[in-house]
Amino acid sequence: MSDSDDDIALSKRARVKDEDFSVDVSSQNSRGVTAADSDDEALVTVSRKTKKSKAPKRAATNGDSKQPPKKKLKSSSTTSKKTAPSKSQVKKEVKKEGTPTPAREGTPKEEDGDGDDGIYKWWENQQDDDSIKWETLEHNGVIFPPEYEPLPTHVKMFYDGKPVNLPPAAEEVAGFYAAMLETDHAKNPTFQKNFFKDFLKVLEESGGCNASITDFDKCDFTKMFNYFEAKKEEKKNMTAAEKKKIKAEKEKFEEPYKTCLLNGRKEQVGNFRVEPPGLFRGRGAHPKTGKLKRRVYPEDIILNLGKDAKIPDPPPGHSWGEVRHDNTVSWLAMWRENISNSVKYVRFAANSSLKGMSDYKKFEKARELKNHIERIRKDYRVMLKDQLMLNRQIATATYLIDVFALRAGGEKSDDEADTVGCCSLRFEHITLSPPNTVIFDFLGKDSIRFYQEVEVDLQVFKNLKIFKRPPKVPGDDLFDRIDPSVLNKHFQKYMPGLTAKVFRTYNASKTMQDQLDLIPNEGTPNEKVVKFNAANRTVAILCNHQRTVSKGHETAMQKINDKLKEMMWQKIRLKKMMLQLDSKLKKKKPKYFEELEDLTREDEATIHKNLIAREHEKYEKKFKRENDKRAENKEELLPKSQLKEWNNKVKELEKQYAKELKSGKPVVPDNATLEKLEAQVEKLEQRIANTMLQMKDKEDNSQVALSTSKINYIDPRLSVMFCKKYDVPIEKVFTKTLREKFKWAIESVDENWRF
DNA sequence: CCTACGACTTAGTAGTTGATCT
DNA sequence: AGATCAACTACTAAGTCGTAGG
Repeated sequence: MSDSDDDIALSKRARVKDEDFSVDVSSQNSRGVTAADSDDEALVTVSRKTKKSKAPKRAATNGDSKQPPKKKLKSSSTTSKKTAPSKSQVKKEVKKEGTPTPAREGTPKEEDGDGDDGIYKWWENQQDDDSIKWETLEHNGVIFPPEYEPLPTHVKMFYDGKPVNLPPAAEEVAGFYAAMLETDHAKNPTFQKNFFKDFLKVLEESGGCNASITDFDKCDFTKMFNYFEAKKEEKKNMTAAEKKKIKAEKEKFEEPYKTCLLNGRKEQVGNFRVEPPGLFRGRGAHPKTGKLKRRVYPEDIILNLGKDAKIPDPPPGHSWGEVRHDNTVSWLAMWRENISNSVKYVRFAANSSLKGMSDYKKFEKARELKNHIERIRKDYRVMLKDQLMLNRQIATATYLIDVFALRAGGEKSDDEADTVGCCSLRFEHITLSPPNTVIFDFLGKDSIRFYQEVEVDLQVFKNLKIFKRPPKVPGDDLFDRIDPSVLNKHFQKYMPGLTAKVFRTYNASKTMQDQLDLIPNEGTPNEKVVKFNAANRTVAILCNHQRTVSKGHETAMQKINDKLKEMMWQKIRLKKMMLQLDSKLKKKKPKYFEELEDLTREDEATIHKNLIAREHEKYEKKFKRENDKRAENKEELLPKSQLKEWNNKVKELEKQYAKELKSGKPVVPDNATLEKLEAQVEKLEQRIANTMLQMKDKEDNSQVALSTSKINYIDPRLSVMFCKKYDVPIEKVFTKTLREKFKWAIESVDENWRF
């Protein structure tokens, strides 16, 4: 049963349909299906993947969080952890706090590339070497989260029905959990277990409390939860002026941290706030989810800035862990987090020149692949039949990466969620269905499910079958001879800098270009944007970018559906009127009147009911509104009889509908003519078509996230080109932040640019 | 060589804000 | 004017990939 609990994140997600999956691999079926070559059996199998000594692998099924008992070949590596600060001697010079710092450097040292407006247009003069990231760098350090403030004494955690006096440190941790009480995380057993363990540890370290706490189930956090909720409410109910004031103060305080000076030029900093402590929200079935993410202090922080830059003052009573001057990296500060002992960086914002340059390079690299992709595809098709197992695996993996946009799939350790990419696919992740259908079903990055039933090249199918051959069993690697580095080394031969991820970028942008090419230049800008988004969606589907369906989605859909039905009813009603004006019409245009029977009597009755209810409501509101206004103006109120009068009108209508339901003959208005009715039908049809489109769009989008591909995969110059070519304001496709991030693209291409 | 890990990109979601509806 | 919802931003987790260092 705990398994199903771990599935929470998954169950919210409906599966993505793969029917409209469209990939551009023009070559996919171009070379006719080749006959089975008989030497599959004779495959040369040298040099097994070295990591082969692996444990029997994790349990096979998706979403199963159970890990096999830990066994590691790398158990010896534990030693390396504490000794970290002693590598890379060259780069680091520890600057003792208080060291007198010379005057600052490099202010507006005018360089070429600065536009007239003083904005640095780096894209107008590119340099190739990016091993040196900056000449001078000044910044003001980072913002720390506020210290913990104990709760009021009446707000307590309860244990076994009794209030507990927790030391502040433990109370803080309990509070982290309490605040999340209603989330899925809090219901996840792994999360609870990890949280509770860390909570008890902190409790013990901070001196314990008046109760002996041993049982998670006896902890009651509701009082704390309610308190937090009330606080939230309070905050929400502040007056606009109060909110504004608080915001302004925050703004002012953060001001110095928001920007830095890079080579004397002002640039935005991205995440200048140090991550606050909390409970680790690992995604999917992460073994460490719920663990306490500890507070970060200045002593944990390593600053990186120019030699001559002023070292920002650490918070009073504290000192920086270290100060470095490494201009081969682009981070401003870093610290080590305690969950996986990995590093967190404070970096430049997405709109910075450094980020922009590397973004630009990324897309140029992907474009360069255009010149090689044909040969690569030709080669891997041949290599699919290579005698060497190693080469077959390389070719097959390349195929999967190219055609289905899989990620490389590096090896993961046992204390992370069990997710895979191409090279780490296992036996149980694909099902083969002859003659050439493959069903992929696995959890990829972020534990997002990748489910697709697809037809593949026959030789690929055969190879996959070989890769699954006994003695392999569930848990075994499909690609046991290769890993991402083998693949990437292979790719280098075709093009310097070519790696697995470049294929994703290339195919995404190529797909976008192709989709945009299909859009006719007609209609309103809004209509064109809809088409643009559809193209964007194709890319998102290719990359399997998903999102959880929003809470209100179902009801919102229902609403639109109701509206749609009502319009249908109206249309049918109009047609019925037409028949009353000219009964011979039905014979003349049978097709036109075919749909008269589409609505059932029950449907019609509900529509009537809803309509009537809405009318009543409308008048009630009108009455109230009108009287409120009059009361305010000290005017005479509308009499109750007025409301009654209105309601009587509605009742009339109701009667009329009832009659109509019986007879099937709506009352034809006096001034109606065939032409007028026909025109009205036409209009309705237009509206219905529109709404249907809207509905489809909404439904299609409910599970697909467009933003990820727009931000990371689609060359922004494509979007700019589209806007210029089709006369669509750029604001319609890029938000303000994206416009800033992609300024280089916006200012550098015209309507003829191609990916 | 191989592996661990540092540095960077890519990813979905929580929280906030602004627009729209009622 | 308040509620509701969609859009956008902020946040931080989770990938990829190259390379330092054994």
